[in-house]
Amino acid sequence: MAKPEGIPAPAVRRLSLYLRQLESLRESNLRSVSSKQLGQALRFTDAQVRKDLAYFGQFGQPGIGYNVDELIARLRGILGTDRTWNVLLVGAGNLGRALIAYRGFAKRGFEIAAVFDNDPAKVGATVSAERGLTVRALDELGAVVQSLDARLAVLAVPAAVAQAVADELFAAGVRGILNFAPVALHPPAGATVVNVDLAVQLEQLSFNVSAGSERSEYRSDGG
Amino acid sequence: MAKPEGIPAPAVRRLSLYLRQLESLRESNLRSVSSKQLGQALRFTDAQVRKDLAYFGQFGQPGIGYNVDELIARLRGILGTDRTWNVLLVGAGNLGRALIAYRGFAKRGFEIAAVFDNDPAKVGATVSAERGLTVRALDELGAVVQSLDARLAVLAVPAAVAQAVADELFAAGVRGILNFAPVALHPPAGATVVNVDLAVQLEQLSFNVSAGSERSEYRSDGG
DNA sequence: TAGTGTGAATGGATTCACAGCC
DNA sequence: GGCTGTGAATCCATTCACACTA
Repeated sequence: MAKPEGIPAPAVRRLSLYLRQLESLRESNLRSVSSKQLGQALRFTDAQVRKDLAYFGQFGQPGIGYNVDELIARLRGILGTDRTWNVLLVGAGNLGRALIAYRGFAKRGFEIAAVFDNDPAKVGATVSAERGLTVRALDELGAVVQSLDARLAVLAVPAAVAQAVADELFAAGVRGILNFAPVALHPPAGATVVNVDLAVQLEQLSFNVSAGSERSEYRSDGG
Repeated sequence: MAKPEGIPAPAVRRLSLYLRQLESLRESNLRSVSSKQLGQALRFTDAQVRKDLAYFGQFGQPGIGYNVDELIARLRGILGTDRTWNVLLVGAGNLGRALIAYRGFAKRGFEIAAVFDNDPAKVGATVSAERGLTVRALDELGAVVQSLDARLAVLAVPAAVAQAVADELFAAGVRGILNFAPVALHPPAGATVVNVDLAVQLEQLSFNVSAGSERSEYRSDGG
Protein backbone atom coordinates (compact mmCIF):
# COMPACT_ATOMS: atom_id res chain seq x y z
CA MET A 1 0.00 0.00 0.00
CA ALA A 2 1.08 3.56 -0.69
CA LYS A 3 3.48 4.91 1.90
CA PRO A 4 2.80 8.27 3.54
CA GLU A 5 6.13 9.38 2.06
CA GLY A 6 5.65 12.52 0.04
CA ILE A 7 1.91 12.63 0.52
CA PRO A 8 0.62 15.73 2.28
CA ALA A 9 -1.24 14.96 5.49
CA PRO A 10 -4.07 17.33 4.48
CA ALA A 11 -4.58 15.24 1.35
CA VAL A 12 -5.08 12.11 3.42
CA ARG A 13 -7.58 13.90 5.61
CA ARG A 14 -9.55 14.91 2.54
CA LEU A 15 -9.44 11.36 1.22
CA SER A 16 -11.69 10.35 4.11
CA LEU A 17 -14.08 13.12 3.22
CA TYR A 18 -14.17 12.09 -0.42
CA LEU A 19 -14.98 8.56 0.64
CA ARG A 20 -17.80 9.72 2.88
CA GLN A 21 -19.24 11.90 0.15
CA LEU A 22 -18.95 9.14 -2.45
CA GLU A 23 -20.84 6.75 -0.19
CA SER A 24 -23.56 9.33 0.10
CA LEU A 25 -23.63 9.77 -3.69
CA ARG A 26 -23.96 6.04 -4.15
CA GLU A 27 -27.07 6.13 -1.97
CA SER A 28 -28.50 8.42 -4.66
CA ASN A 29 -27.59 5.81 -7.28
CA LEU A 30 -25.06 8.05 -8.97
CA ARG A 31 -22.72 6.06 -11.21
CA SER A 32 -20.00 8.59 -11.87
CA VAL A 33 -18.89 11.91 -10.50
CA SER A 34 -16.54 14.66 -11.65
CA SER A 35 -13.87 16.34 -9.58
CA LYS A 36 -15.93 19.50 -9.85
CA GLN A 37 -19.08 17.93 -8.39
CA LEU A 38 -17.15 16.24 -5.62
CA GLY A 39 -15.33 19.45 -4.84
CA GLN A 40 -18.45 21.58 -4.73
CA ALA A 41 -20.14 19.29 -2.23
CA LEU A 42 -17.15 19.53 0.09
CA ARG A 43 -16.10 23.11 -0.64
CA PHE A 44 -12.82 22.25 -2.34
CA THR A 45 -11.64 23.23 -5.79
CA ASP A 46 -11.78 20.67 -8.57
CA ALA A 47 -8.02 20.89 -8.98
CA GLN A 48 -7.62 20.00 -5.33
CA VAL A 49 -9.69 16.88 -5.74
CA ARG A 50 -7.80 15.73 -8.82
CA LYS A 51 -4.42 16.43 -7.26
CA ASP A 52 -5.30 14.56 -4.09
CA LEU A 53 -6.45 11.49 -5.98
CA ALA A 54 -3.48 11.66 -8.33
CA TYR A 55 -1.14 11.05 -5.39
CA PHE A 56 -2.45 7.50 -5.35
CA GLY A 57 -3.04 6.64 -8.98
CA GLN A 58 -5.15 7.37 -12.03
CA PHE A 59 -8.74 6.61 -11.18
CA GLY A 60 -10.68 8.81 -13.56
CA GLN A 61 -11.75 8.78 -17.17
CA PRO A 62 -11.17 11.99 -19.13
CA GLY A 63 -14.45 13.40 -20.36
CA ILE A 64 -16.45 11.24 -17.93
CA GLY A 65 -15.22 11.58 -14.37
CA TYR A 66 -14.72 8.96 -11.68
CA ASN A 67 -16.71 5.78 -11.34
CA VAL A 68 -18.32 6.00 -7.91
CA ASP A 69 -18.15 2.34 -6.99
CA GLU A 70 -14.62 1.94 -8.18
CA LEU A 71 -13.35 5.06 -6.46
CA ILE A 72 -14.98 3.97 -3.20
CA ALA A 73 -13.19 0.64 -3.41
CA ARG A 74 -9.88 2.30 -4.20
CA LEU A 75 -10.14 4.81 -1.38
CA ARG A 76 -11.04 2.09 1.09
CA GLY A 77 -7.97 0.19 0.01
CA ILE A 78 -5.77 3.23 0.42
CA LEU A 79 -7.20 4.19 3.80
CA GLY A 80 -7.10 0.61 5.01
CA THR A 81 -10.84 0.38 5.61
CA ASP A 82 -11.45 -2.47 3.19
CA ARG A 83 -11.33 -4.63 6.29
CA THR A 84 -12.60 -4.43 9.87
CA TRP A 85 -10.27 -3.17 12.57
CA ASN A 86 -10.47 -4.36 16.12
CA VAL A 87 -10.11 -1.26 18.25
CA LEU A 88 -9.34 -1.17 21.95
CA LEU A 89 -10.99 1.36 24.20
CA VAL A 90 -9.23 2.44 27.36
CA GLY A 91 -11.26 4.39 29.87
CA ALA A 92 -14.82 3.44 30.79
CA GLY A 93 -15.94 6.81 32.08
CA ASN A 94 -18.68 8.97 30.63
CA LEU A 95 -16.94 9.57 27.36
CA GLY A 96 -15.73 6.00 26.99
CA ARG A 97 -19.16 4.50 27.56
CA ALA A 98 -20.63 6.94 25.07
CA LEU A 99 -18.15 5.88 22.45
CA ILE A 100 -19.19 2.27 23.00
CA ALA A 101 -22.82 3.20 22.42
CA TYR A 102 -21.95 5.34 19.40
CA ARG A 103 -22.80 3.51 16.19
CA GLY A 104 -20.59 5.59 13.93
CA PHE A 105 -17.45 3.52 14.39
CA ALA A 106 -18.74 0.07 13.45
CA LYS A 107 -20.52 1.52 10.43
CA ARG A 108 -17.16 2.40 8.98
CA GLY A 109 -15.26 -0.73 9.87
CA PHE A 110 -13.96 0.05 13.35
CA GLU A 111 -15.18 -2.42 15.95
CA ILE A 112 -14.63 -1.69 19.62
CA ALA A 113 -13.56 -5.16 20.59
CA ALA A 114 -12.33 -4.72 24.16
CA VAL A 115 -12.67 -2.19 26.96
CA PHE A 116 -10.14 -1.47 29.70
CA ASP A 117 -10.12 0.59 32.86
CA ASN A 118 -7.76 0.57 35.81
CA ASP A 119 -10.49 1.41 38.31
CA PRO A 120 -11.13 -1.86 40.21
CA ALA A 121 -14.70 -0.73 40.83
CA LYS A 122 -15.34 -0.79 37.08
CA VAL A 123 -13.49 -3.97 36.15
CA GLY A 124 -15.92 -6.75 35.39
CA ALA A 125 -18.84 -4.45 34.65
CA THR A 126 -20.80 -5.15 31.48
CA VAL A 127 -20.67 -2.12 29.18
CA SER A 128 -22.41 -3.64 26.18
CA ALA A 129 -24.60 -6.63 26.77
CA GLU A 130 -25.37 -7.23 23.09
CA ARG A 131 -21.72 -7.21 22.13
CA GLY A 132 -20.59 -9.01 25.27
CA LEU A 133 -18.20 -6.27 26.33
CA THR A 134 -17.05 -6.23 29.92
CA VAL A 135 -14.43 -3.96 31.43
CA ARG A 136 -11.01 -5.57 31.83
CA ALA A 137 -8.01 -4.64 33.91
CA LEU A 138 -5.05 -3.11 32.13
CA ASP A 139 -2.78 -6.02 32.94
CA GLU A 140 -4.68 -8.08 30.38
CA LEU A 141 -3.61 -5.64 27.69
CA GLY A 142 -0.78 -7.62 26.15
CA ALA A 143 -2.79 -10.82 25.87
CA VAL A 144 -5.81 -9.06 24.37
CA VAL A 145 -3.75 -7.14 21.81
CA GLN A 146 -2.32 -10.47 20.67
CA SER A 147 -5.55 -12.40 20.52
CA LEU A 148 -7.49 -9.63 18.75
CA ASP A 149 -4.57 -8.49 16.58
CA ALA A 150 -5.52 -4.97 17.67
CA ARG A 151 -3.41 -2.15 16.28
CA LEU A 152 -5.63 0.82 17.07
CA ALA A 153 -6.86 2.17 20.38
CA VAL A 154 -9.12 4.92 21.62
CA LEU A 155 -7.89 6.66 24.73
CA ALA A 156 -10.53 8.21 26.98
CA VAL A 157 -8.74 8.49 30.30
CA PRO A 158 -7.89 11.51 32.50
CA ALA A 159 -5.07 13.69 31.21
CA ALA A 160 -2.87 12.89 34.18
CA VAL A 161 -2.51 9.22 33.26
CA ALA A 162 -2.85 9.46 29.48
CA GLN A 163 0.85 9.29 28.62
CA ALA A 164 1.46 6.33 30.95
CA VAL A 165 -1.45 4.40 29.46
CA ALA A 166 -0.35 5.32 25.94
CA ASP A 167 3.11 3.96 26.69
CA GLU A 168 1.57 0.68 27.81
CA LEU A 169 -0.53 0.51 24.66
CA PHE A 170 2.41 1.12 22.37
CA ALA A 171 4.52 -1.37 24.30
CA ALA A 172 1.76 -3.96 23.84
CA GLY A 173 1.90 -3.48 20.07
CA VAL A 174 -0.70 -0.80 19.38
CA ARG A 175 0.38 1.40 16.46
CA GLY A 176 -2.21 4.18 16.47
CA ILE A 177 -4.09 6.03 19.21
CA LEU A 178 -7.12 8.26 18.95
CA ASN A 179 -6.58 10.45 21.99
CA PHE A 180 -9.42 12.26 23.76
CA ALA A 181 -7.33 13.29 26.76
CA PRO A 182 -6.46 16.99 26.75
CA VAL A 183 -2.72 16.47 26.77
CA ALA A 184 0.03 16.19 24.16
CA LEU A 185 1.05 12.56 23.84
CA HIS A 186 4.47 11.57 22.59
CA PRO A 187 4.31 8.44 20.42
CA PRO A 188 7.38 6.33 19.70
CA ALA A 189 8.77 6.02 16.17
CA GLY A 190 6.45 4.16 13.86
CA ALA A 191 3.33 5.02 15.83
CA THR A 192 0.69 7.66 15.29
CA VAL A 193 -1.46 9.75 17.59
CA VAL A 194 -4.51 11.70 16.46
CA ASN A 195 -5.94 14.07 19.02
CA VAL A 196 -9.54 15.04 19.55
CA ASP A 197 -9.93 17.71 22.19
CA LEU A 198 -13.49 18.89 22.09
CA ALA A 199 -12.79 21.98 24.16
CA VAL A 200 -10.07 22.98 21.73
CA GLN A 201 -12.55 22.74 18.88
CA LEU A 202 -15.03 24.93 20.72
CA GLU A 203 -12.27 27.47 21.30
CA GLN A 204 -11.74 27.71 17.57
CA LEU A 205 -15.39 28.65 17.31
CA SER A 206 -15.30 31.17 20.11
CA PHE A 207 -12.25 32.77 18.53
CA ASN A 208 -14.05 33.17 15.24
CA VAL A 209 -17.26 34.36 16.83
CA SER A 210 -15.67 36.87 19.19
CA ALA A 211 -13.38 38.14 16.47
CA GLY A 212 -16.43 38.68 14.33
CA SER A 213 -15.21 37.10 11.12
CA GLU A 214 -17.02 38.54 8.14
CA ARG A 215 -16.52 35.64 5.81
CA SER A 216 -17.90 32.21 6.50
CA GLU A 217 -15.43 29.62 7.54
CA TYR A 218 -15.48 25.91 7.22
CA ARG A 219 -13.14 23.56 8.87
CA SER A 220 -12.82 19.88 8.31
CA ASP A 221 -12.06 18.05 11.53
CA GLY A 222 -10.65 20.38 13.57
CA GLY A 223 -8.13 19.43 11.48
CA MET B 1 -10.25 41.62 19.71
CA ALA B 2 -7.84 40.68 16.97
CA LYS B 3 -9.58 39.80 13.73
CA PRO B 4 -8.83 36.50 11.98
CA GLU B 5 -7.65 38.63 9.05
CA GLY B 6 -4.16 37.59 8.08
CA ILE B 7 -3.80 35.11 10.90
CA PRO B 8 -3.19 31.53 9.77
CA ALA B 9 -5.87 29.13 10.96
CA PRO B 10 -3.20 26.63 12.11
CA ALA B 11 -1.80 29.31 14.40
CA VAL B 12 -5.18 29.72 16.07
CA ARG B 13 -5.46 25.99 16.56
CA ARG B 14 -2.08 25.94 18.24
CA LEU B 15 -3.08 28.85 20.47
CA SER B 16 -5.58 26.55 22.17
CA LEU B 17 -2.85 23.99 22.71
CA TYR B 18 -0.51 26.59 24.19
CA LEU B 19 -3.25 27.63 26.57
CA ARG B 20 -3.88 24.07 27.66
CA GLN B 21 -0.19 23.46 28.20
CA LEU B 22 0.25 26.69 30.11
CA GLU B 23 -2.59 25.78 32.43
CA SER B 24 -0.87 22.50 33.10
CA LEU B 25 2.43 24.30 33.75
CA ARG B 26 0.72 26.58 36.22
CA GLU B 27 -0.43 23.53 38.15
CA SER B 28 3.28 22.83 38.62
CA ASN B 29 3.73 26.36 39.97
CA LEU B 30 5.92 27.42 37.08
CA ARG B 31 6.15 31.20 36.83
CA SER B 32 7.65 31.64 33.40
CA VAL B 33 8.28 29.53 30.34
CA SER B 34 10.36 29.92 27.20
CA SER B 35 9.20 29.31 23.65
CA LYS B 36 11.59 26.39 23.57
CA GLN B 37 10.09 24.70 26.64
CA LEU B 38 6.56 25.28 25.42
CA GLY B 39 7.46 23.99 21.99
CA GLN B 40 9.15 20.85 23.25
CA ALA B 41 6.14 19.86 25.31
CA LEU B 42 3.89 20.16 22.27
CA ARG B 43 6.34 19.05 19.60
CA PHE B 44 6.60 22.40 17.86
CA THR B 45 9.74 24.42 17.15
CA ASP B 46 10.51 27.39 19.34
CA ALA B 47 10.29 29.68 16.32
CA GLN B 48 6.79 28.41 15.65
CA VAL B 49 5.69 29.28 19.16
CA ARG B 50 7.17 32.78 19.00
CA LYS B 51 5.73 33.47 15.57
CA ASP B 52 2.25 32.32 16.60
CA LEU B 53 2.23 34.52 19.67
CA ALA B 54 3.67 37.45 17.76
CA TYR B 55 0.56 37.55 15.56
CA PHE B 56 -1.30 38.86 18.59
CA GLY B 57 1.22 41.05 20.39
CA GLN B 58 4.46 41.07 22.33
CA PHE B 59 3.96 38.97 25.41
CA GLY B 60 7.47 37.86 26.27
CA GLN B 61 10.53 39.26 27.98
CA PRO B 62 13.85 38.80 26.19
CA GLY B 63 16.21 36.74 28.30
CA ILE B 64 13.37 35.50 30.50
CA GLY B 65 10.53 34.04 28.51
CA TYR B 66 6.78 34.37 28.95
CA ASN B 67 5.02 34.93 32.24
CA VAL B 68 2.70 31.95 32.61
CA ASP B 69 -0.18 33.72 34.33
CA GLU B 70 -0.07 36.67 32.02
CA LEU B 71 0.12 34.59 28.87
CA ILE B 72 -2.83 32.49 30.03
CA ALA B 73 -4.89 35.63 30.54
CA ARG B 74 -3.89 37.00 27.15
CA LEU B 75 -4.66 33.79 25.30
CA ARG B 76 -8.03 33.51 26.98
CA GLY B 77 -8.81 37.01 25.86
CA ILE B 78 -7.78 36.25 22.30
CA LEU B 79 -9.68 32.98 22.12
CA GLY B 80 -12.72 34.49 23.79
CA THR B 81 -12.67 32.12 26.75
CA ASP B 82 -12.28 34.81 29.39
CA ARG B 83 -16.01 34.45 29.81
CA THR B 84 -18.53 31.59 29.87
CA TRP B 85 -20.37 30.66 26.70
CA ASN B 86 -23.87 29.27 26.72
CA VAL B 87 -23.83 26.44 24.20
CA LEU B 88 -26.86 24.75 22.69
CA LEU B 89 -26.89 21.04 22.08
CA VAL B 90 -29.10 19.64 19.35
CA GLY B 91 -29.60 15.89 19.31
CA ALA B 92 -30.25 13.89 22.47
CA GLY B 93 -29.12 10.51 21.17
CA ASN B 94 -26.21 8.48 22.45
CA LEU B 95 -23.59 10.96 21.47
CA GLY B 96 -25.58 13.98 22.62
CA ARG B 97 -26.26 12.57 26.05
CA ALA B 98 -22.59 11.67 26.40
CA LEU B 99 -21.59 15.23 25.63
CA ILE B 100 -23.93 16.43 28.36
CA ALA B 101 -22.28 14.10 30.84
CA TYR B 102 -18.80 15.05 29.65
CA ARG B 103 -17.13 17.43 32.10
CA GLY B 104 -14.52 18.76 29.70
CA PHE B 105 -16.67 21.54 28.25
CA ALA B 106 -17.69 23.35 31.42
CA LYS B 107 -14.12 23.17 32.72
CA ARG B 108 -13.08 25.40 29.87
CA GLY B 109 -15.92 27.84 29.91
CA PHE B 110 -18.49 26.18 27.65
CA GLU B 111 -21.76 25.49 29.41
CA ILE B 112 -24.35 23.31 27.72
CA ALA B 113 -27.32 25.44 28.61
CA ALA B 114 -30.14 23.90 26.58
CA VAL B 115 -30.84 20.63 24.80
CA PHE B 116 -33.05 20.12 21.74
CA ASP B 117 -34.38 17.14 19.84
CA ASN B 118 -37.17 16.86 17.32
CA ASP B 119 -38.21 13.38 18.47
CA PRO B 120 -41.48 13.89 20.39
CA ALA B 121 -40.66 10.81 22.47
CA LYS B 122 -37.60 12.57 23.83
CA VAL B 123 -39.02 16.05 24.35
CA GLY B 124 -39.58 16.72 28.03
CA ALA B 125 -37.13 14.09 29.23
CA THR B 126 -34.66 15.14 31.90
CA VAL B 127 -31.12 14.71 30.62
CA SER B 128 -29.28 16.27 33.52
CA ALA B 129 -31.07 16.46 36.81
CA GLU B 130 -28.35 18.43 38.61
CA ARG B 131 -28.24 21.06 35.91
CA GLY B 132 -31.97 21.04 35.31
CA LEU B 133 -31.68 20.20 31.63
CA THR B 134 -34.72 18.82 29.87
CA VAL B 135 -35.09 18.15 26.16
CA ARG B 136 -36.97 20.85 24.27
CA ALA B 137 -38.64 20.88 20.89
CA LEU B 138 -36.85 22.66 18.08
CA ASP B 139 -39.58 25.26 17.70
CA GLU B 140 -38.39 26.81 20.95
CA LEU B 141 -35.02 27.49 19.34
CA GLY B 142 -35.46 31.17 18.57
CA ALA B 143 -36.73 32.05 22.03
CA VAL B 144 -33.97 30.12 23.78
CA VAL B 145 -31.20 31.61 21.65
CA GLN B 146 -32.46 35.03 22.63
CA SER B 147 -32.89 34.38 26.33
CA LEU B 148 -29.53 32.63 26.72
CA ASP B 149 -27.67 34.85 24.25
CA ALA B 150 -26.34 31.61 22.78
CA ARG B 151 -23.99 31.95 19.83
CA LEU B 152 -22.50 28.46 19.75
CA ALA B 153 -24.14 25.09 19.21
CA VAL B 154 -23.12 21.46 19.18
CA LEU B 155 -24.82 19.39 16.51
CA ALA B 156 -25.23 15.68 17.24
CA VAL B 157 -28.04 14.70 14.89
CA PRO B 158 -28.17 12.18 12.02
CA ALA B 159 -26.40 13.23 8.84
CA ALA B 160 -29.63 13.32 6.87
CA VAL B 161 -31.07 16.21 8.86
CA ALA B 162 -27.87 18.00 9.84
CA GLN B 163 -27.96 20.72 7.19
CA ALA B 164 -31.62 21.51 7.84
CA VAL B 165 -31.04 21.80 11.58
CA ALA B 166 -27.90 23.87 10.98
CA ASP B 167 -29.91 26.25 8.83
CA GLU B 168 -32.41 26.68 11.65
CA LEU B 169 -29.62 27.32 14.13
CA PHE B 170 -27.98 29.95 11.96
CA ALA B 171 -31.34 31.56 11.26
CA ALA B 172 -31.96 31.76 15.01
CA GLY B 173 -28.72 33.66 15.49
CA VAL B 174 -26.15 30.97 16.20
CA ARG B 175 -22.76 31.93 14.78
CA GLY B 176 -20.69 28.79 15.27
CA ILE B 177 -21.45 25.07 15.11
CA LEU B 178 -19.42 22.12 16.33
CA ASN B 179 -20.67 19.45 13.97
CA PHE B 180 -20.54 15.75 14.81
CA ALA B 181 -22.69 14.65 11.87
CA PRO B 182 -20.69 12.96 9.11
CA VAL B 183 -21.67 15.43 6.43
CA ALA B 184 -20.24 18.65 4.99
CA LEU B 185 -22.27 21.58 6.29
CA HIS B 186 -22.48 24.84 4.40
CA PRO B 187 -22.52 27.82 6.78
CA PRO B 188 -23.73 31.26 5.70
CA ALA B 189 -21.34 34.21 5.56
CA GLY B 190 -20.16 35.29 8.99
CA ALA B 191 -20.67 31.86 10.53
CA THR B 192 -18.25 29.06 11.28
CA VAL B 193 -18.49 25.29 11.29
CA VAL B 194 -15.93 23.00 12.88
CA ASN B 195 -16.32 19.33 12.10
CA VAL B 196 -15.55 16.38 14.30
CA ASP B 197 -16.04 13.10 12.52
CA LEU B 198 -14.64 10.37 14.73
CA ALA B 199 -14.63 7.79 11.97
CA VAL B 200 -12.60 10.12 9.79
CA GLN B 201 -10.03 10.42 12.54
CA LEU B 202 -9.78 6.67 12.88
CA GLU B 203 -9.28 6.42 9.14
CA GLN B 204 -6.26 8.67 9.42
CA LEU B 205 -4.85 6.18 11.86
CA SER B 206 -5.64 3.14 9.74
CA PHE B 207 -4.00 4.85 6.78
CA ASN B 208 -0.83 5.42 8.74
CA VAL B 209 -0.82 1.98 10.28
CA SER B 210 -1.52 0.08 7.07
CA ALA B 211 0.96 2.20 5.15
CA GLY B 212 3.53 1.33 7.79
CA SER B 213 4.93 4.77 8.43
CA GLU B 214 8.45 4.55 9.73
CA ARG B 215 8.54 7.85 11.50
CA SER B 216 6.24 8.68 14.37
CA GLU B 217 3.48 11.06 13.60
CA TYR B 218 1.59 13.41 15.77
CA ARG B 219 -1.50 15.24 14.82
CA SER B 220 -3.26 17.92 16.76
CA ASP B 221 -7.00 17.70 16.42
CA GLY B 222 -7.54 15.83 13.57
CA GLY B 223 -6.35 18.07 11.91
C1' DT C 1 -17.67 18.84 -25.43
C1' DA C 2 -16.56 17.51 -20.86
C1' DG C 3 -13.20 16.22 -17.81
C1' DT C 4 -8.64 14.04 -16.20
C1' DG C 5 -3.74 14.35 -15.02
C1' DT C 6 0.15 17.20 -14.29
C1' DG C 7 4.09 20.57 -14.75
C1' DA C 8 4.50 25.42 -13.62
C1' DA C 9 3.22 29.28 -10.92
C1' DT C 10 1.41 31.07 -6.95
C1' DG C 11 0.41 31.71 -2.28
C1' DG C 12 1.02 30.50 2.65
C1' DA C 13 3.12 28.70 6.49
C1' DT C 14 7.32 27.27 8.77
C1' DT C 15 11.99 27.70 9.79
C1' DC C 16 16.24 30.28 9.83
C1' DA C 17 19.12 33.59 11.57
C1' DC C 18 20.15 37.48 13.87
C1' DA C 19 19.56 42.23 15.98
C1' DG C 20 18.17 43.77 20.24
C1' DC C 21 17.05 43.30 25.14
C1' DC C 22 17.13 41.50 30.03
C1' DG D 1 24.15 33.81 28.52
C1' DG D 2 19.51 33.32 27.45
C1' DC D 3 15.59 34.58 25.07
C1' DT D 4 12.26 37.38 22.31
C1' DG D 5 10.58 39.42 18.00
C1' DT D 6 10.96 39.55 13.16
C1' DG D 7 12.57 40.10 8.29
C1' DA D 8 14.45 36.80 4.91
C1' DA D 9 14.69 32.38 3.15
C1' DT D 10 12.81 28.00 2.63
C1' DC D 11 9.49 24.66 2.30
C1' DC D 12 5.07 22.89 1.25
C1' DA D 13 0.34 22.97 -0.42
C1' DT D 14 -2.91 24.85 -3.52
C1' DT D 15 -4.27 26.69 -7.74
C1' DC D 16 -3.61 27.57 -12.60
C1' DA D 17 -3.50 26.29 -17.19
C1' DC D 18 -3.27 23.23 -20.70
C1' DA D 19 -2.05 18.90 -23.31
C1' DC D 20 -4.43 14.97 -23.74
C1' DT D 21 -8.32 11.59 -23.83
C1' DA D 22 -13.10 9.55 -24.16
